[in-house]
Amino acid sequence: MINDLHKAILDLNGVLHSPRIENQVMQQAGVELDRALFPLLLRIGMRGPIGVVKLAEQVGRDHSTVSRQVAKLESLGLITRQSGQADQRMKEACITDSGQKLVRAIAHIHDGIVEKALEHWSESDREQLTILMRKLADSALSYVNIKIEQA
Amino acid sequence: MINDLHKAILDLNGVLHSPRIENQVMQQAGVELDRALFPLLLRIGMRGPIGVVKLAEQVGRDHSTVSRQVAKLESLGLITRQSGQADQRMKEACITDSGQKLVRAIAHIHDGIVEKALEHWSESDREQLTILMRKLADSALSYVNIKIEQA
DNA sequence: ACTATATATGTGTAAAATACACATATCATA
DNA sequence: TATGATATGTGTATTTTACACATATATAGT
Repeated sequence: MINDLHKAILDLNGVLHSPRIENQVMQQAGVELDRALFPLLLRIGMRGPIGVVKLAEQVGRDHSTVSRQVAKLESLGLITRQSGQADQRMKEACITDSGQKLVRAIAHIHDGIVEKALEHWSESDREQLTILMRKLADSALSYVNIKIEQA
Repeated sequence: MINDLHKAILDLNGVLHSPRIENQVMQQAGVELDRALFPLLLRIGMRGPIGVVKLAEQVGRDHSTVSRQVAKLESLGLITRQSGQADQRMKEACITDSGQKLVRAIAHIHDGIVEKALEHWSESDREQLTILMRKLADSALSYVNIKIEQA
């Protein structure tokens, strides 16, 4: 049943992105970061450098809103802005060392949860799951990219 | 590498919950639903009946905010409220047929993406992935529940 | 049973986030 | 060059949100 897989994915995601976990991250990292800035920082860290418009599309808010939020991230020293070398219109957001540190802190907590969950698994089960999930994520990403191109 | 699994999970989740997909859902379902109401409806549909406070904890907003949003979902006919049989303080949110329909529409689109991604997979790979993911999600859920009890 | 405390929900209100309208700068193309 | 498209940013009205407070029910201790 595909639906079973779907539910498992939703459950897992709910765990990783619950405010409880995000608060834990902020506490452990010693940072106070508005919840709305989290997804932006993560995307800049994992997929950056990236411009305001693309960022806005990905998080589903108006570009003007994201513009202000990115400015806030910059004032916090978590990112810097630089003109795109190919397109001078863009002022791409780039993660700073300090920002990267925070992104890693988030990833580390997530990893801890996953690691704990896999604690008693056999090595082969872990490997198998990793391979299959990577394959699934790649397929899903390309599916959405096609959709993006069509839209 | 656990990190590889983590990245795959994040990627997949990003695809399923991108505004692009959510907009597609609303368009296909013929419904206009504020983005903030999506996670509430999904949780009520998949984990309901559930009270305002627990819902607020899960989505990371103040209970007063969620109270108003739940009222909005009720006025839209997507949920109903009923007093908890064990605890009369709670006015649990229950999904309606109309709400369930919308939840299913969302799930259906998600399933479509996953299905497309698994299109060329062997049956045994699919089964294996589903089993492993369910196991992982269960472990992660119980991990977080322990954390919740401690907090 | 009674009191005190905790929990669930809801409302009033100020602060913050957001979208829309508009402005400017850069790019792409005829 | 001239024209339209795209990226970014700012002003402003609307909406969302959190905090303070109020009410109702539950739970524990006496």
